Amino acid sequence: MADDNMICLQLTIPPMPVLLTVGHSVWPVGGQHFRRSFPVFDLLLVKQGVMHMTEDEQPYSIGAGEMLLLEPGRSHHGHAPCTEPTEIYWVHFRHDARIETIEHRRIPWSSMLRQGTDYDHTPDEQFLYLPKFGQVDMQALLPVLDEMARLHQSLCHENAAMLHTLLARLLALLQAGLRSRQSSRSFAVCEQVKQILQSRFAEPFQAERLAAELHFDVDYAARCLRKHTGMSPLKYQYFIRMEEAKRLLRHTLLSVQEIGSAVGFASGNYFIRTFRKTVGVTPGAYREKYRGLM
DNA sequence: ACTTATCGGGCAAAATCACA
DNA sequence: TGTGATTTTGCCCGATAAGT
Repeated sequence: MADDNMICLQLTIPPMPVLLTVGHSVWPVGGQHFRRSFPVFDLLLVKQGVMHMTEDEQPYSIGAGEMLLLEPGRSHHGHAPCTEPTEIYWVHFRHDARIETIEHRRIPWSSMLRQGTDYDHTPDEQFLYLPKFGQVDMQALLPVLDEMARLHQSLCHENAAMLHTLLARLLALLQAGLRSRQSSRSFAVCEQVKQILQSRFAEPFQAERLAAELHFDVDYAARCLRKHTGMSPLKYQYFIRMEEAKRLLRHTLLSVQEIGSAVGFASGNYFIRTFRKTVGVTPGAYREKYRGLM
C-alpha cells in the first residue's frame, strides 16, 4: 500500500489543539482560494467536487471524501479554479505544543502509554497523529462537522466547551482512520489473542493452551499482540486482571482476598504484591482512595 | 531463593506484494 | 509472468520474570 509512506503529523498532547473557527460552504465553478500564510492549522475536507490547493509549491487536488491539513507557517493558495460546484468544510485550529512530521508506517502504535496514577501531578507525554492528505471516512466525520458548524453559528456560553470537545472528537476520528488503515493481518491476530485472554482472564495463563486455540505459533501470536499493545500475553492477561480487580474494589464490598481469588490469584499475598507492582498502591489503599467517589 | 515458564531477539522459509 | 522486496509465520535459545 502506498499508504505506508503517507505523511502524517504528530502533535504532542496535552495540551489539546484549540479550535479557532469552523465553516461549511459550497464553492461555485471558477472559485479559487486566495494566497495566504498564517500561523495555524487549516483542515480542509471536501465532501463534493474537487479543490485544487498548493502549499509551499506542493500541489494537491482534494477530491470528494478527501482531506488536506495545511500546516501553520506555510503559505497556500488555490492553483486552479473549481470545475464543478465544490462543497467543503474547513476547520482552523492551533496547537501550542510540539509538532512533527512522521511517515505513516513509522507511527509507534505499539508503544504502551503509561497509565496515570494517583501520584501523578502532570500528565505523561502523549501524541495525536493526523494524516496530512488522503481519503477519510466522510460518513463518520460528517455528523461531527455539521454539529460543529451549527454550534459555531449560534455560539453561546452553553456550547463553547462543546465546540472544543467536538474538535477533539474530529481529530480522534481522523486518527482512528489512520489506525485502521494499517495492514491488518497482525492486527487481526492480536485481536484474537486479546479476545482469548479476555475470555478467561481468571484462569492460570498457559501459553500452550493459547497456541492450541489459536492455530498460530505462540511466538508469532505474542509478537502480534506486542506490536499492537506493547504487552506480552501474560502482561496483557494481568492487565485485564488488574482492571477487573480495580473495578471490584471500587464497586463491591468483597474483601481483598476474595477479589484476589476472583481475578485468578490463588494466593492473596501474591495478588497484593502484583497489584501494588502494576497499579502503584496496595488494593486496600486503592479502595480507600475511591471510597465514596463513585 | 529456587525452579520453571515466558519473553523477545535472531534467523530463515514460506507467502504475498509491487512493479515492470 | 518473472523477479526482487517485504511481510508473515514458525522455530530456537539465552535472559529474565513469574510463582511458590
